[in-house]
Amino acid sequence: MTVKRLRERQAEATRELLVGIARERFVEQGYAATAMDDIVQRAGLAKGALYHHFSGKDALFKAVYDVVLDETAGAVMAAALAEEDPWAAVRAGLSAFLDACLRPAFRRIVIIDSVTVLAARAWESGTEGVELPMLRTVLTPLVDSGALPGVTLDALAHLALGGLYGSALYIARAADPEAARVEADVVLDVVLRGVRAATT
Amino acid sequence: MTVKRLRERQAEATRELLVGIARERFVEQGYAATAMDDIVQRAGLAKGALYHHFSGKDALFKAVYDVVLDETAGAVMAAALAEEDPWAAVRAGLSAFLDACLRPAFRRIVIIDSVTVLAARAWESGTEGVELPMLRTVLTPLVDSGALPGVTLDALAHLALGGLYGSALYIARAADPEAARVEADVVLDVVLRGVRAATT
DNA sequence: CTCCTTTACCGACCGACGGTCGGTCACCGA
DNA sequence: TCGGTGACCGACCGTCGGTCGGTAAAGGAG
Repeated sequence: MTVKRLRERQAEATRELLVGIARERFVEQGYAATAMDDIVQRAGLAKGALYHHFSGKDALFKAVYDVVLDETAGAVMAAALAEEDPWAAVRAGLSAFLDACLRPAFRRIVIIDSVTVLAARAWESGTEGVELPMLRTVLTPLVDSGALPGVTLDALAHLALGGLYGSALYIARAADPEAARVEADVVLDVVLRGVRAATT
Repeated sequence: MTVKRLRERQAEATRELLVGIARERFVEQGYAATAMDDIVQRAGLAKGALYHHFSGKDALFKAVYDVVLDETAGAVMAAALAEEDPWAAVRAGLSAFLDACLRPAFRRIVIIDSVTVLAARAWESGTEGVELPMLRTVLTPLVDSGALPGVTLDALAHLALGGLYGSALYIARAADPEAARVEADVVLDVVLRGVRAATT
């Protein structure tokens, strides 16, 4: 499998080139302001090539999104799974997520534009992203432990994800992201420890 | 001021007609899928009329957004201000907000499409919406009371607003919004009471 | 009443952009 | 060597947001 045909290697290289250029443009100008023609021209290719590899603009964005998200998802999950205590795991995961928000690419692609592009599609197709399942995984031990009586896992996951995005936006918008990161951490800590103290 | 010239009244009527038609289309098909030509045709007007009253598609959406938001903001603020205790005020305000999510127009315009249209513009211009200041107003007494040591008002407001949107999305996406509304309320209650208990 | 300014409104037109499609040619298995 | 396959080409299309010169009616001034 490591030995690939010429055509196959070339096609994969083209695909990765397109994803790379697209990522660069999406991060710099945002999704809406980036034209397919621009990407194609910078890549030195024709439009047909792009549409041969990707079914549309949103599919191209999805490819970029997957790459950017993967650069973070691993770190988040690892941080969460390294902890024994469910509460500590949640804390570690959320903290790792906030860390990711310091990276411009993550902010622009995952926090800002993904809700515009992917959420709109998910709204009709019913599918959902990667963050929600991830959060569910982390939160399940908490709910199962009975520490939160009457709480539905999904309802909690949605509120938590929303809160995370809110904090992420706060960091993203701040003049000094590093300082905002610390502030967000303090708030997160107060909320988490509060809920924990009241339920255990 | 109540006596208006003919032209003035007619122009205002046209404007309101356009906002009404636009609201109907935006709620039914969403922002992106609604064409300006469609709005204009249903209103029995020409495109020039629309662009005479609104500087662009986003400005038209903003007008619709303001109307829909006003139908709710009053109720939310009233519910919050009716309470003496800061915690009860927060609880009442958030509850009123979740109630609003049961209305289709509010869900589609304020929860779904506003982040696509208005947040994108706010991202560059630096301006912000109405929800954040509203939330700040409600949360200020809490922070000022010293119950939450080290917490920044803005960081807290962003996390809270995000959490609210998460819950709102949960309600909006649910097969049974009424039931989801109750679940979201339970989660909100657990979080609020938890934080309160741990800090007072 | 007349003239002139103002402005609500008209609608043909434009440019940009996402997407399509028939064609071409290099690669690769037989 | 030869036929098929598929990566890639690029001219073309439909749609849609936005523009602009024009028109006619309202309303103040004389």
